[in-house]
Amino acid sequence: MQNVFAPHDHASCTQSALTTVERACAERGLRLTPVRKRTLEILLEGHHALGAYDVLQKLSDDGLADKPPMAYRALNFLVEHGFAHRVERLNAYVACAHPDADHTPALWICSDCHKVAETAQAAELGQRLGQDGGFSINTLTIEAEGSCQQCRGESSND
Amino acid sequence: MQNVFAPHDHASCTQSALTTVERACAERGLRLTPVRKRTLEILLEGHHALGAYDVLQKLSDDGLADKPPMAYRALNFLVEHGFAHRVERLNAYVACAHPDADHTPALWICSDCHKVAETAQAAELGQRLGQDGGFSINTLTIEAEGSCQQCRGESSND
DNA sequence: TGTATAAATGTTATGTTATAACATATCAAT
DNA sequence: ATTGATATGTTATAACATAACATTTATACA
Ligand SMILES: [Zn+2]
Ligand SMILES: [Zn+2]
Ligand SMILES: [Zn+2]
Ligand SMILES: [Zn+2]
Repeated sequence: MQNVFAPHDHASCTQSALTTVERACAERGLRLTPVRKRTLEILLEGHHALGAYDVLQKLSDDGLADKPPMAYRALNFLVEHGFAHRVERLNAYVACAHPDADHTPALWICSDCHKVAETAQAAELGQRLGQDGGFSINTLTIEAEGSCQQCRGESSND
Repeated sequence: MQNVFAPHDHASCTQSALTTVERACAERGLRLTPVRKRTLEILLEGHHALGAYDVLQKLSDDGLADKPPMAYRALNFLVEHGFAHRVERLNAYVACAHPDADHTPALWICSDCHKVAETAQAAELGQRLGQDGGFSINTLTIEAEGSCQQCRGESSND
């Protein structure tokens, strides 16, 4: 599972995600406006899921947005284009760990350090599950809550 | 996938679920009080997910409950004991299709007829997914939204 | 049977998450 | 420059959920 639970060079982790998204926007003709970019940066600060109102507070601190629809619009933009994911179990949002690829992630939520990791193998799996019943999947949510290896081994990691 | 999408004898479907839950409560020393039982009946009326406030409205019509905590308590009781499931993607609740077994369901939400089916194979699957990364799962959410076979074949089925 | 304890219900108030609706501004293309 | 599309600003409210505390009802057992 993901490096995101383990110690890693988070500055370059952030930077690379940001660069990838910037490039993707350029390629696809999407506008990564100041609020949107800052929203992504906020989500990238840790590998934690943030609620829309947490994000809004931070945007407000920066003078970029101060009303709920502004935060929701930025978050929805990021989610629609695969640059962030919504965590249904938490009603919260997390930056995507590989924003280049089109993917349906499985999300791994550690209840100890509260980080959220993602892996990619969800789609095929859903297809397989749905096949028996002839169910045709549009979107698939896979979210596990539990504890990551680091938190089980160590004291705390938040 | 589940008979619940296909035409079936829903009266006996409901009756058997209700009987199963009654027996389970008796065995486990749980109290299926009037609000709780009625809440289950409400969820069993169709195979649809209902929001807490939808349930509350119906409880209120019956004179059984008229304030949010009352509905939430009944719903939480049912969910805690596996007699109903919470649908995270819909912030809604659905009666369990096989309330006898201890299980982690995968939920199948048809965007056309709005019925919700469940299958049971989720748990092992999560374990397998989590194993690579050493993630230890407490609870697993698997929810697919799409269209059921009936709705793809026929005009409408709601 | 009375009394202690726990479980369930009743009630008020409020917290949290999310969107509808409409006005204004900015961008991009002709 | 004009236009049409996209993005932002703003108000108001909808939808979902729980904290906290009072009261009642069930259960256990002295
Ligand atoms: Zn990182
Ligand atoms: Zn992702
Ligand atoms: Zn049925
Ligand atoms: Zn079930």
